Amino acid sequence: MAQIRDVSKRAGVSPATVSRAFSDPGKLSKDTLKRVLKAAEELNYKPNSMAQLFRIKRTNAVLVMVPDVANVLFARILSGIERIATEKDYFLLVSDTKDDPEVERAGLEMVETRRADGVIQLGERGLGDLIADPAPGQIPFVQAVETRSAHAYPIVQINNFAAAESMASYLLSLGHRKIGVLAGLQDRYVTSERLRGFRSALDSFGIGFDENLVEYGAYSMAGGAQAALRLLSRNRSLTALFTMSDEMAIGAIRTAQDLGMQLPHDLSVTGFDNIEFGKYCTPPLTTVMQPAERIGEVAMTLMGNLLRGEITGDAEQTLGTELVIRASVRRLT
Amino acid sequence: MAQIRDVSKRAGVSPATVSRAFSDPGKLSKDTLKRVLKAAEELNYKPNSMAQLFRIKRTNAVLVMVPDVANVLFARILSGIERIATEKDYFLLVSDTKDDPEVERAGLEMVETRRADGVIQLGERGLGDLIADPAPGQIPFVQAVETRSAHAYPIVQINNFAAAESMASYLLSLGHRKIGVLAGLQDRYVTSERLRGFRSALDSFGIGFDENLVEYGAYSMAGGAQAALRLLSRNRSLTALFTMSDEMAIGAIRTAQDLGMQLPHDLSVTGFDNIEFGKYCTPPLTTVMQPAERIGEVAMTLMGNLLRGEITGDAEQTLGTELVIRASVRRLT
DNA sequence: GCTTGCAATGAAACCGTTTGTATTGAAATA
DNA sequence: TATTTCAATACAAACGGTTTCATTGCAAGC
Repeated sequence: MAQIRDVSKRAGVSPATVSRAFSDPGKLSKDTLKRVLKAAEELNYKPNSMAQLFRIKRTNAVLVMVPDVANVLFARILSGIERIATEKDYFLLVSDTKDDPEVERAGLEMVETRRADGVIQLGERGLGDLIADPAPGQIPFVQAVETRSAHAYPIVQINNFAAAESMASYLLSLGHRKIGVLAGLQDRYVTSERLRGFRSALDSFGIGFDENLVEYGAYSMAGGAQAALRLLSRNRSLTALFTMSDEMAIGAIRTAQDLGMQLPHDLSVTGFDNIEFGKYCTPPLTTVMQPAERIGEVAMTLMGNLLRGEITGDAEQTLGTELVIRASVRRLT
Repeated sequence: MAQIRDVSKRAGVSPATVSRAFSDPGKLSKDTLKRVLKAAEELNYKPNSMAQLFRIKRTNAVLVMVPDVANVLFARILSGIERIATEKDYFLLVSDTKDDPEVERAGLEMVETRRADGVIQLGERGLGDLIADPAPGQIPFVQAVETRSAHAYPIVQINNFAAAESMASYLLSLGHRKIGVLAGLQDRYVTSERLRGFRSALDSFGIGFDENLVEYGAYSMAGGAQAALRLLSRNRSLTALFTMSDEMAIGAIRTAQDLGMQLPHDLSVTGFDNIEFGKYCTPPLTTVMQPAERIGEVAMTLMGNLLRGEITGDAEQTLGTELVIRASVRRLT
């Protein structure tokens, strides 16, 4: 493989000149520039990035820590991140953390060992949850999910409380009173926030909250299906199911139908996220739109700013959500 | 940030010894080793990977080119790749190519500029489709999809022809005779292979192939929904729809139901891929299981072997598929 | 006791760029 | 004409590790 030395020799200039021909062409005379580029072309010269990066002390790479790459929502966020990263000439390193703090810590180490310039965390653990005393600015870190932990770094999130509240209000406004809740994992902050939103809506309508109508489960179709089975076998008089993710909702719908229920007649179901499948499933799912791609885009934009030193500390971007009304909920007469 | 010099000073040894303490601890005396590690610990020394990689001329990173990261099937393959990559201590660079050859070429350049050691291509374009004369071994390349192009590099694939043929035979064996085909993008090799399999099954049953019952579309729910609409409005007497992806099938189911059809009574639908949603949709989808995670695992394993020089040339791994029978197909009486 | 062999360590070259500083030559100025 | 200025380029020193080769000291063998 040709290197800068070879090009410089062929063009009859010094390596420095070749280097500048690429990084700062304006500095060279028209003539030398042409000669250098020609020589580079002829030798098919490609600069060795490792040597470059080593020298300039940046990697132009950002690590994205994804709890589960195969999850559609994360995949969409990742897609948004990718778009902006490409635009800004950053490379993306992707790590599927399985939500394992050890793996996440290993991820942070990648910026300490200078393999990546920064880390975008799609999981719930914040910087402070992973290392003891995060020296501010030491590890450029952006989190793309609402988190409980105090943070001194940028975050992009949605208002889970408000979104859940408005969805619950919608159900209540249609006359539903016995509403089961298919909650996600109990230890997750988003779960508690969405539950809080749900309860707040009940409050507004002057309806008591029944702990017994809540069932927790994994944020997945299987989790939703199982939780729904537990809840529905316990309580057949529910008219609606407030579900904390579309995947759970889809699992719940399957369960309900397997139990012989007619949807939405016998049971209304709502989701959360607005994944594409919700639009096509039967019945099409009423849900909360979460701007996944946008979340990714904003996260990567923040990361770029952070790396360029344009922002510091705890920027906090809250993106809007929207109710998406489809056929899985019926008005109670 | 502490560097090797600092550690060596504190431990009273040379940098070489510190380096060896990590790369080849057995070479050091018990005593020095302890001293060095202690010093490293105290200074919180993390070797600068860029310096290391620059010196050893490897990146331990592999680029994965994904046509669409938000697509569940690719996401699952990626997940499989990730598992093995982590296991073998490789990092993953991910590029969402949007199936754009220019982006793919840029990807290949990453190994020429030594940003990545090799490339795993999830798209259909082979090495020869991207660059003129791929010098053998120059760019470690593994492709994870059946491809038309001649290849001098490892490929992991499924037998699309056989899988499609067996699915079509299944439909035929249940008595279906008027079977519509929702094909994917017409220029894709997998499309033509699956279509060939379908026709082969027809042949075996002595049934003629009707070009008119084929409708092409994007490999997506929207694509399936649209293609189904075109096909069904043209021909209401179909008893089954042979679909080339689960996403298309799900789109088609939506369309059929919107047209007032009762599934599977009025129309049987089959998919291809076995994505998780197929299990939960209504009716649950009969499909061809494609071992997505496994494909990823094998691809990454091959890449590892390739990089270690253990294999060369055109390894070709064909993974098995399986019919997954669910409720979206009924026996014609 | 002297040589030999080997384990442990150090010195220094090297990896391929970038970049600060020095040098050159020609144009502009006095 | 002598001096200054400036653009264009070269020189050489980094960058932070790894690795080759040389050196040292000690135990084993004669």
